[in-house]
Amino acid sequence: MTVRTRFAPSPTGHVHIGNMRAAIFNWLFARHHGGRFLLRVEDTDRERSTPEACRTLLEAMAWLGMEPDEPPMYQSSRRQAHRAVAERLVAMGHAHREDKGSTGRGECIVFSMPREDIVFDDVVKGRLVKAAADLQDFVIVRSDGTPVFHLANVLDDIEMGVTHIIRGDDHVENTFRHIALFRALGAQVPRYAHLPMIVNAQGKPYSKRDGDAYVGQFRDRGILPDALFNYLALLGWSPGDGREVMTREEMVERFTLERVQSSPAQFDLTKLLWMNGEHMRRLPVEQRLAGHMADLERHGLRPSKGELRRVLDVMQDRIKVFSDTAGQTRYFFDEDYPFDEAAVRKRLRKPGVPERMAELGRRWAAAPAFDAATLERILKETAAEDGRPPADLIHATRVAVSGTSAGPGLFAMLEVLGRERVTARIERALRRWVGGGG
RNA sequence: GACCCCAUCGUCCAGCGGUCAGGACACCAGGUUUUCAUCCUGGAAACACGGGUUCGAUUCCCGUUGGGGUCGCCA
Repeated sequence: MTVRTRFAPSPTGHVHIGNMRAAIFNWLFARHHGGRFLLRVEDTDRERSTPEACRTLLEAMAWLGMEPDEPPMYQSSRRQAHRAVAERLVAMGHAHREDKGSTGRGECIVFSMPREDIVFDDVVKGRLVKAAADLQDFVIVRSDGTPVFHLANVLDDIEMGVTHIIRGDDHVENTFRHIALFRALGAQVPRYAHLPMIVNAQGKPYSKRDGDAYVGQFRDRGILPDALFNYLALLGWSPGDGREVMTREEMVERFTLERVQSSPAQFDLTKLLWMNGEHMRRLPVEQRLAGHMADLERHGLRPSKGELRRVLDVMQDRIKVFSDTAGQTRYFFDEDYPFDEAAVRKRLRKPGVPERMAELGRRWAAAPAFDAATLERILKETAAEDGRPPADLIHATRVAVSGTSAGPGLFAMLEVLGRERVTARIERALRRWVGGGG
């Protein structure tokens, strides 16, 4: 029997990380067993299931690299089939028509639960039992003729040949009903694995109001799909060998449902960011360049590839997410960069510094070569002349040419900036922040 | 309320009767970087509680407490 898993979300316009993780586990499990990963769009709620919402869903999955192995099934297209089976259930005596609760809305079709305990072995939660006394009949077709979730869900799983149902544990109660349905239909009951939920930073279940819980928001923030995938996979699962940063292949190879946690996991943005940094530094250069470039372009900066490459070279791994690129490197590409006033006060206006700074600027302007080693030598000589610590001039220069007190190694940075810009910036900064030029 | 699920450092995981309870993120200290980030070293930090079972419980059982889920002609 080849494994067939499915991800069956109802498209609501935004894809929640809890759902995405369910998709990830389904994908991982199918891949690990050489099976197939399927998608079923449960779009029977016409109000929310707009074409727009479906597109968002498909995009999110493509972004995370989880294309289904077969064309997606759209549940809305299966109405007739669902209804036909409901009729069959009535004919077989497993269901009956009734004006449930005497609502006056007309007759709906109600499935009759068996009068015996229902037991199943959940791959992550273990043996789950529901006593016959706690089982209740439920509606499978509404009085307006539309099939209800439980019926549609089970029938489509049969149709798709799903062998393993991996979903959120908010479905465990439904499972008893679904099992009864599978049996009434004479179908093979699939294996179930119920995933614990993901809770927010407050330890509470995510609600619609929780901000950063949608896949699109992570993408917009510059998080790498591989990092989000990796992080989410580790929420409730671990390979057991201590590995954390992994490629898809490594995860596929190690994934087992048996190692899935049965307790809820709290989402930790800080660790995701760390994970992102880890994946970023493992990225092929070309992809890294493209990611940084995209952020620069978003901010109206268009350096050449060569320029960007030189800048990234001195920046090293200081940039943790692509979306931070422009903010941290603007001064390399634009004369209009912001100044950190606290840094100006502390470094540039330090007594005695502006005068030496001006002198240093003149010496650099006339330096025989504008490379890091030469610049450093000149700075040290200039500092030594009046017994000042080199650090004073180093810090002051950094603030003058970059506007900030944090950044890459000063001399390498100056070399990238070049003689003209460095000279002009030092003069300009002194004029603007110290006044007079002296 | 009924039924069900869950419980190891702040967080995510490891542990599947005998461990100095391990790792990662975060945090703190020191070193490297004359800045910041990286990197290196060190540190603080947990078995919710009470009963059993056992020679021995973080681990098995029961209860308590605390979280959570489900109780729709939503999905």
